[in-house]
Amino acid sequence: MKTEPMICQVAVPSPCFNSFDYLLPNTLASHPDDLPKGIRVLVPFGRQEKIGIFLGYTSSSSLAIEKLKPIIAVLDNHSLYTPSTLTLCQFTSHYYHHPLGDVLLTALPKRLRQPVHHLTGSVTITQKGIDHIPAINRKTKQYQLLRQLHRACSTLSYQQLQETFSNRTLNTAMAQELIKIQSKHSSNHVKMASYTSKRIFQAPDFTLTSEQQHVVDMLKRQKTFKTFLLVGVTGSGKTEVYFQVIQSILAQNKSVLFLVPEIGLTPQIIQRFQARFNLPIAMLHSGMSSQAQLTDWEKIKNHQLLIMVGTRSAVFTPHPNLGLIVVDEEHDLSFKQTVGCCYSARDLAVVRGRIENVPVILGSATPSLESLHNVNTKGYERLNLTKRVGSAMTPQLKLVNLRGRKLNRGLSSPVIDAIQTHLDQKKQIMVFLNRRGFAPKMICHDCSWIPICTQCDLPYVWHKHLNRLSCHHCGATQPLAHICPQCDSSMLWDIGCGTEKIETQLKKLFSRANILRIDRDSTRHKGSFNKMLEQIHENEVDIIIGTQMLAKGHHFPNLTLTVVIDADHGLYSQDFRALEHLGQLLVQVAGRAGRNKDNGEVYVQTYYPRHPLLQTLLKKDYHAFAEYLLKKRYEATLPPYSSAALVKVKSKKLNDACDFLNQLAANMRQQNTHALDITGPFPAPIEKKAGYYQMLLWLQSTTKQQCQHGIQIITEMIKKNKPPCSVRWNIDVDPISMSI
DNA sequence: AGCACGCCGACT
DNA sequence: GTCGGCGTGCTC
Repeated sequence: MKTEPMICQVAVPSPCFNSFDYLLPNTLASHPDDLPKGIRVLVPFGRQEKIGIFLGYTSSSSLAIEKLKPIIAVLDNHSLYTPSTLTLCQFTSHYYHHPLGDVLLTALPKRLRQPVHHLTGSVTITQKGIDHIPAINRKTKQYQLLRQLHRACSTLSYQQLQETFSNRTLNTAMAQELIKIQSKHSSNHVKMASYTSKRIFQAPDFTLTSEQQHVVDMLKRQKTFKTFLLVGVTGSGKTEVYFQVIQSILAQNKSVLFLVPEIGLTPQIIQRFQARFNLPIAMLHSGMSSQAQLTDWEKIKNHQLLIMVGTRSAVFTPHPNLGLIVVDEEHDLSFKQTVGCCYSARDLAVVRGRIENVPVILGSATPSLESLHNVNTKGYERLNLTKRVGSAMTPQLKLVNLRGRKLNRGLSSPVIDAIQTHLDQKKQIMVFLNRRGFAPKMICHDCSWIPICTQCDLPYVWHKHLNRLSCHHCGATQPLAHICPQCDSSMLWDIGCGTEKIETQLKKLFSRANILRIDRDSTRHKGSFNKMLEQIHENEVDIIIGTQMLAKGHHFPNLTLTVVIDADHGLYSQDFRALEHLGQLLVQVAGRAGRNKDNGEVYVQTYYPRHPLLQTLLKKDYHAFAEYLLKKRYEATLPPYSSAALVKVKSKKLNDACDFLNQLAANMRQQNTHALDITGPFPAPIEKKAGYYQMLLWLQSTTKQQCQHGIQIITEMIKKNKPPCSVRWNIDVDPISMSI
């Protein structure tokens, strides 16, 4: 019979782009032909063991067969991917120029990515190890390890030993066969989809506006791939439209993928789904335990649950019979991953829709310029919901000119007056400032010394309630010095204004109001964010101070006034997308005010009230504003009128990063046929982060194909001419910001 | 990415 | 002499 071991191609998560070949021992597969693509295998990788994904057999390897190592264990019986999600992963790896093994593993829930042997494995001393004891120096770690194992006369858990001994000590001993590790491999039995059941979905008695009804009809009619851009102003009943369409999909026993931004918003959305459909809903987001993630993921895979609501990575969930993909708040930046594989879940949702031949709905009140552009060029169909449901009016936007005006710790008098008025009416007020801490910077009044984080070369932010300085880039903190280390002065002053300072000031001005600050600092404890939301809904809070995390999605019925403390950050920024994001933010926060019958007000403090962007938003609407920005982008040939990629490089030595990119840029310019514009290298907006210098190279072209071709050339160049290991590089295709 | 190897300076 | 720092290179 067959004695030749089979050669397997395995995608291993690593920065290497190639797949790796392994031998399949006869002991592992009685019927090698049955081994399906897309199962996990445990393989030796260098001195480590890693989980890889079996891609299939190959007749010849680039390496000599004697050099191939055997697979240690086969971990699954059935593929963890559907044919469509496997194709999607391959597309992702190719389009975003990221190793396939990495993509395939990020597509799986956390639990399936981690090898379990290090947790369950047990360590014993070998005979060779026992014999070795007298021969080694008594002071070495290795001696202590062997003696401890010998004394114990039995096995010790790997986890336990790891607390006393470094991985280096353990691995060296293992390599010398002084100790051995026995691991238990539990096979993962995921059944294939077989479960279907007849469920009765009750017909809704929700009455739709004629506008909603029209949109629902259009969407229900679509059975094959097509992308819709659903533009619905805040309060226009977008969610009800989704629900009606989802209902018709469920009635066909097909499943739904519903993507939401990465914030604490998921529980609220889930509640609405459950209330509406009276069905358990699968979830996938970072707040869940890895076991809970796995459970829900498997239920979708087995077609036991039909609706998956999840953040970015949920775009890869293996629905066996998918019928619809929805991306809610499609303009949200959290759909784009900015580390590792820089994929956009929104864009991949559209790709998946094409692969699975199902309709895709991108919904937003403030659609991204990319999606608006795609309506014109890629056949996305735009559907509009222009009317607010009920009697609510669009809130009025009021610009407060700060020029020459006296500020009361960041607050102008018209804003203070407005807050008082709304307080008198027993209404809620939201004050919005996207800057945590008390003050973003300190300075010595006598010698102008500024405390900075030496790892990032950026000013420390003063957190008064913690009495500490904190670096918002690397997270380092240190106690606040009360005396300048440079000149011994005690005149350390704070500059600028964060949420803490606004909170202090509001407490001073409105001592009888209940004031709540919501930012990453005040919601650090699990569940505290939801508790705070509850407090707001129970009307226990009068004034809410919040950062970005409050701008999205939530609606508070009793809120009638929104104050934007500082709109100017986005007006004159280096980042060409800052204006777009500011506009989206203003419209979104405005949507928070007055969603019910009371007319809302929005106050925006700015030094530039005549800025054309603010004027367009004030006098017209988001649509006009987006048109204006699209025209500007067209004139400057910026995305979406061009395609871009960013080569991101970081190194502990600035010169290494510079040299590498300089050489790359020079080579590219030499080869280039003018199809690709190369800008840089230039330092990232955050030049230095956690001790690493960050440099960028911007690639841009008028067409996607040319840009892709350019990246292809660049990656081949890098692979051929490898930089030293101290220089780490990464490519961000369709970047959304210049930061790393 | 990890992880070990190898080469250097600071210590029992 | 060896411990551990970081710089460098490899992983089928």
